[in-house]
Amino acid sequence: MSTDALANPDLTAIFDAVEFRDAYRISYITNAILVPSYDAIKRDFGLIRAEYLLLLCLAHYPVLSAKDVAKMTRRPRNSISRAVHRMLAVGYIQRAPDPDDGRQAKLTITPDGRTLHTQIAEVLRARQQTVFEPLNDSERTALDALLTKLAVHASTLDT
Amino acid sequence: MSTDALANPDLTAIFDAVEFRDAYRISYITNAILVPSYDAIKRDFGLIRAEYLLLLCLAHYPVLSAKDVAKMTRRPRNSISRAVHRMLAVGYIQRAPDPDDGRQAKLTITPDGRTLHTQIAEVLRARQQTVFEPLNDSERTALDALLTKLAVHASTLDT
DNA sequence: CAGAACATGTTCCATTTGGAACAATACTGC
DNA sequence: GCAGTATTGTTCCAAATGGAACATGTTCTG
Repeated sequence: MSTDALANPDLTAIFDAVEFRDAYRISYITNAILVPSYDAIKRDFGLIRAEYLLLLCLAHYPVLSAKDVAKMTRRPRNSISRAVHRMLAVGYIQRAPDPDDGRQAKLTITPDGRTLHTQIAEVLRARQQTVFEPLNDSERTALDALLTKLAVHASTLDT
Repeated sequence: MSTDALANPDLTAIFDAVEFRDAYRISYITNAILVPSYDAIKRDFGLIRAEYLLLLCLAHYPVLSAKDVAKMTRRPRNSISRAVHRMLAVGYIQRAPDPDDGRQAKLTITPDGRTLHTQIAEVLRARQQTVFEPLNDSERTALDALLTKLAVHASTLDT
């Protein structure tokens, strides 16, 4: 086996060279969690990303509109619209017209949907554990505080 | 205007309720950086995600194979293959056969490609700055150390 | 060395995605 | 109240995506 640069470049050197250092790291870590998780969710439960995001949102709010889900997940409205129709068809969510606004509909999760969400959340929780394994308790506490601050700030951007 | 839950639910409440707390936060922050950035990159420079990721990798290594880029970016090989062909066609990268291995090709960035990368990196750097704005210097230092540790660990997973 | 197993990159094709136009409803300013 | 504007959700269509099979080349095993 040859040992020149092409054969085995150090593929982590970019961590120190990239122009947007922390954005690159954050994105890399996100991919390490989500790519294998979403592969497993599609394989084991047959849900695509927008469908699971919809279920996730509804699992944590009593009622939401499709617009709310689109805003929370930063996905286009039509992707959410399709996910709503598929999740309705398989009985994981329910929809009722909003008496106060004829444009919107009130979406809620069903017991079946909640059961599925619980199983899927476990996939993500387990993968999170694997990726976060090197951090000790105080590091986790510190990271959590920093991420919370950033996430809350990010939620105010692009209204 | 009505003030019931559907009208204006607090869309950040999920931050505290979600089963994979830090994974959710990290993913949310990543989206807040990358979604607007990639929209701008497509609009202003006409590059899709795999194409820019290819350019980004080649901007930081003298030579890489398509396989290396796929591994670094966790994208399927065929997406990278397509990106290589398009970036070759527009002159942002070059390709040479690897004399040591007939299956691989050595990819390098061209001066034009590097110029474009510099412009695109600035888009991402600026958006990173916006999202990270609430952190002070010591918080940034702490976050950087934690993210580095996680990213290096993640790079060893799923070899 | 021959054959099997593996690695790399490409093509094919079905699925997923998202922009744009649209229909229906609600809001705004006069 | 009415005309114009904005919002919500849907449909249409073109583009992006990724799994699987394939072609070519390399490595392993006996």
